[in-house]
Amino acid sequence: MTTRTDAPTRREQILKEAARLFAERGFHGVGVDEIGAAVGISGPGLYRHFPGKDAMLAELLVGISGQLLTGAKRRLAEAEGVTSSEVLLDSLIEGHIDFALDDRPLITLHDRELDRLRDTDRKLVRQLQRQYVELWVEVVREVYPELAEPSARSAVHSVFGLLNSTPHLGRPGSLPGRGATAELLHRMARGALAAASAG
Amino acid sequence: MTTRTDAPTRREQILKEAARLFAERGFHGVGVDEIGAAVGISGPGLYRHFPGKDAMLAELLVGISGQLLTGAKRRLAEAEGVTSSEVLLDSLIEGHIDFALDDRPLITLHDRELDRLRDTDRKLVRQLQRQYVELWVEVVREVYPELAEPSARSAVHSVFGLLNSTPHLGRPGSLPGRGATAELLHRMARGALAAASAG
DNA sequence: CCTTCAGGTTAACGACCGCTAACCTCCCTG
DNA sequence: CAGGGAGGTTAGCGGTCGTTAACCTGAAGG
Repeated sequence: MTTRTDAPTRREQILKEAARLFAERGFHGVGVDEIGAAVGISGPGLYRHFPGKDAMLAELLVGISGQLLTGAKRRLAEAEGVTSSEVLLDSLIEGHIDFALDDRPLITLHDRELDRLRDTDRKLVRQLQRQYVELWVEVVREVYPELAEPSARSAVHSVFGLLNSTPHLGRPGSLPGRGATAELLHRMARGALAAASAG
Repeated sequence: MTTRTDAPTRREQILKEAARLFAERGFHGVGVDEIGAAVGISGPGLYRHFPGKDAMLAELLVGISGQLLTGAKRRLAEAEGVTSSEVLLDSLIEGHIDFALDDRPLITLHDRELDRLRDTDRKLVRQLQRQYVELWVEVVREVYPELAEPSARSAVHSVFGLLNSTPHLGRPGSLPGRGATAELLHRMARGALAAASAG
């Protein structure tokens, strides 16, 4: 994990605020003037950094999917041969929870605004998502070999639903603390998968 | 359960198609002309049945929340004293799964377009949702008394996330069949709650 | 010192969208 | 058989939104 110390670029500011606004009011519910105002410039000024509003959403969604997949692949590679499938599954769950807790607006966008993308971008995001799911399915089936593949895939999607529920958990502060929440989600995910395999 | 045999009214047709379109492309992404076309009339014709586009969304969301809460209250009343909390919890889960499997577009809208409502409608929906959650929390805490209330509430929200994942499970047909899917979701929900309580 | 360019600004255009107005046409009923 | 309401139609208004055009400015570089 490389920690950044330099200031965020204007592009990054824009993406961050756009993600927040899109998550709050939906892609079509946010105007470019609003996004500009959120970073201290006015609407058309955004076009110095992005070719259009669509491109911001596309970059956000492709970034999310890619980041999730990359992280999962890294965990898979690190575990290769040195740890059990059980530990690898825990690592995948942990990675997804970190993302769901730290980037709630992005998690919200991820399964909400996909259909607003142009065909080419949407296909790319779908492909990244599919690879991420398949990676999970393989690991889950190693831990629970008696789970048939279609059931495993459904179970994985459902676990994503469970983990991605963080935006509904109330603002950070009403929660029992980040660590406790992460632990709770982790236990529930494992419990759900175990129960899925006990068919 | 009273089964309807009479034809749906025009109002009901409109609501059904509007729900589907809103779920597919978002509230702001659908025009009134499109909704009208989906039921064979043209845009402004809708205003004979609804005062505006907002009213359709409001009626849908209030209807969903009310239906979920009413069903849960009925199950609670039927179980009063005659069955264990365990059986009641299973009944709640079953009711929610039926809804998630039979009315996918509505489930999608339910946690996606709430913020597009007028203040008064949004408050009403939030109140209904809160009552539904609290009802679940009470039953869950009867089954798992060692679960503290904040954790129980988080767990319930997460289970909703799990059960509401049905729209991501692929079109009906790629699934192992409705019964098997319902059973899988049920097992996973119970497993997740059991694991939550084992802290 | 002049040029260039990145990164802004405001004005405005064209398209779209929710909604209203005005009108039409059955069908039911007294 | 009048007539009135239910449920449509098309035309069009007013506002909003994404985008472009034209212009400005401050800092870097030869």
